[in-house]
Amino acid sequence: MTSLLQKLSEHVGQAFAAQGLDSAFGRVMVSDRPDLAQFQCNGAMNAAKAAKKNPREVAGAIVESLSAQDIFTQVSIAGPGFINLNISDAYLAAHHAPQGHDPREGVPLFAQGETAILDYGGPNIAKAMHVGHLRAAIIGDSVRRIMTFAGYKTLGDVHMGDWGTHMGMLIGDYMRRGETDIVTQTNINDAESVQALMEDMAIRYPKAAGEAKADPALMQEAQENTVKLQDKAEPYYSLWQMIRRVSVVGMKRNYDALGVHFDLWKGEADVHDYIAPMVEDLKGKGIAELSDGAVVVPVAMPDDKKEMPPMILYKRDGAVMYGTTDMATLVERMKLYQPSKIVYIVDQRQNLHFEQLFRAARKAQIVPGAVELTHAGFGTMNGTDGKPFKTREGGVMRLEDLIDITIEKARARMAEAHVAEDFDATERDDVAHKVAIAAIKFADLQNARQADYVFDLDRLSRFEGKTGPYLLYQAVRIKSLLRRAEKSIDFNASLILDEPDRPLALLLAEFPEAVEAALKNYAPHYLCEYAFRLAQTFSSFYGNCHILSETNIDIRNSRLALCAMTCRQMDIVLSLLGIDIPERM
RNA sequence: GCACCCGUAGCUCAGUGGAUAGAGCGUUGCCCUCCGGAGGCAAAGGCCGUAGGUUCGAAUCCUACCGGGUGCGCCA
Repeated sequence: MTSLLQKLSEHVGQAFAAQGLDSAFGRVMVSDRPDLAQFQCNGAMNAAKAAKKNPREVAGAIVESLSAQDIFTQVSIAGPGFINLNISDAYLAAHHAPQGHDPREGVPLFAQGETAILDYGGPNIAKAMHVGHLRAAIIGDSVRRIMTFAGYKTLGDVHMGDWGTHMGMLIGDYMRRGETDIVTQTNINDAESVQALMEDMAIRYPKAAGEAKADPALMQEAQENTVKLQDKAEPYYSLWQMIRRVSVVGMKRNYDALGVHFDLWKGEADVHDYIAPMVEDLKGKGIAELSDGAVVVPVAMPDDKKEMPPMILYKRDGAVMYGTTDMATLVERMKLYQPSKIVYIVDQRQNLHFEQLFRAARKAQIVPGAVELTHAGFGTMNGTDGKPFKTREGGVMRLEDLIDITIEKARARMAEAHVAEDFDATERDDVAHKVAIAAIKFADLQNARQADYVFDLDRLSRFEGKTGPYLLYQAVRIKSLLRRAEKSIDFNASLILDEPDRPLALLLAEFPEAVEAALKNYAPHYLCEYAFRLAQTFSSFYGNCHILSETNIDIRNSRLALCAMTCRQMDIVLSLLGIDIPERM
């Protein structure tokens, strides 16, 4: 499938080529001035510059050759050399015709099964998941869905933090207090027992971490414990295994509630055995060296404008750092999966770390230049005061609490609006859950990825305007309409376009570009923008004309076909955002 | 000190070198003899942080400065 803009660009490009100009100047865009035209091409001005000609003259020649084509109903020059274009309804209808059967709604495959590994987890075991994990999960899962739809074989890796000093602190605390039984007596098959250990760790860990920070002796002990754990010494290793197993249960519960999927449940510890050989190899090649007692890879380059500290592989005390495990993870990923891309959806603040990691990985030839390494960083989630989001008490809000609060708000709003009143309790709960997750995800995803954003629970759960629930509402309304029409939908109906239909038909043709922008930039907000415009444009269409009661059968069929396309695009775009649509609400 | 991100309507945010910079919320006014009003239509609201520069053309690219956030070897 070729998108409408591509087709138009080709036509206009040929007109440029016929004048001996580069066909790339023929790029057609949706018009900035819908009052003047549907589409525009700005290439005449650039072409004129390159050929040292008068822009309006160049545009004139293009316009003349395009006017002869019956695709266009209007071709005109405006201002310094804009070419304004309107296309015929017949052409637009013909463009949409094959989509009656296209489950991809005209979106091409941008990849042919190349493997892409996505890193968007990173919660530490033994710690309760909190709102700080939300953005990586939501954005990363959406990027995974987008890339999968685009034709990649994707592997989302939770890549949990299970091998660092925090483990030394926690295990040390159990041992020092003689309370290792709490861990060893946990029955992994018993939900209550698992829950008990989770709660114990959730309280114990912050306490132990605080104590270790305040007391250098405790901190040193924690670091010694970490080295012993990393040597797989007992009882450290057994305690750790149980802690990890229980933690994974908790993580899965949180990610399931969010509808966030991972293919790989790996952690830093899983690559431990790659580390020693990797470091030996790097030492042998002279890439790693000793510095202040630590083993490091210098990654500074002569033309660096900023300071670039080396990446530390082994600390003075012999323990590894997250750069080490990240690097070993790259060794494993290259060996097991041969990816063409590895993308980290991780807090923007870690960008120096990734710069170091990528440089070290290239230098060590662990990742060849042809394999893309990207840190798709995201901004901080702030509260309404502009500072990092906290609870009223000033603490960090647990992820499950955030979800529960939002579900309660959804439920309250539904009751107020008399929505789903006659549903049974199970379906009502399901709808409230979907509404809440849609609200949270859309509020997050609609922001440009790298920018900080203000998370306002009250605002996003008002469910009006540019919100997830508004999108669900529109989608459900279309589904309801199509259900009523049922058998009478003719998917082969040709489109008959008139004032109320045309804006929707034009917008529906922009879908491939929206997906492409989101894909190329690892930026789901392009799809949010599209989804919202689609919902709004549909709503306007819906308000402006009758569909089911339309007596002209051809017009009725045409409008139902537009509804069906809108419905499919909403299904696709919301699924790419990780938002589930209820059948009714 | 150095580096990175951000600065756009009262608030929260979009904006791929192009024309008259858009949306949501809030404000004001309309629209339920009609398929779901969590809706639609319309109005008001802008020195795009400041000053230079490149360009036929700059919110967008470059430079300097101002303001906010973040990071800068043995945490992750």
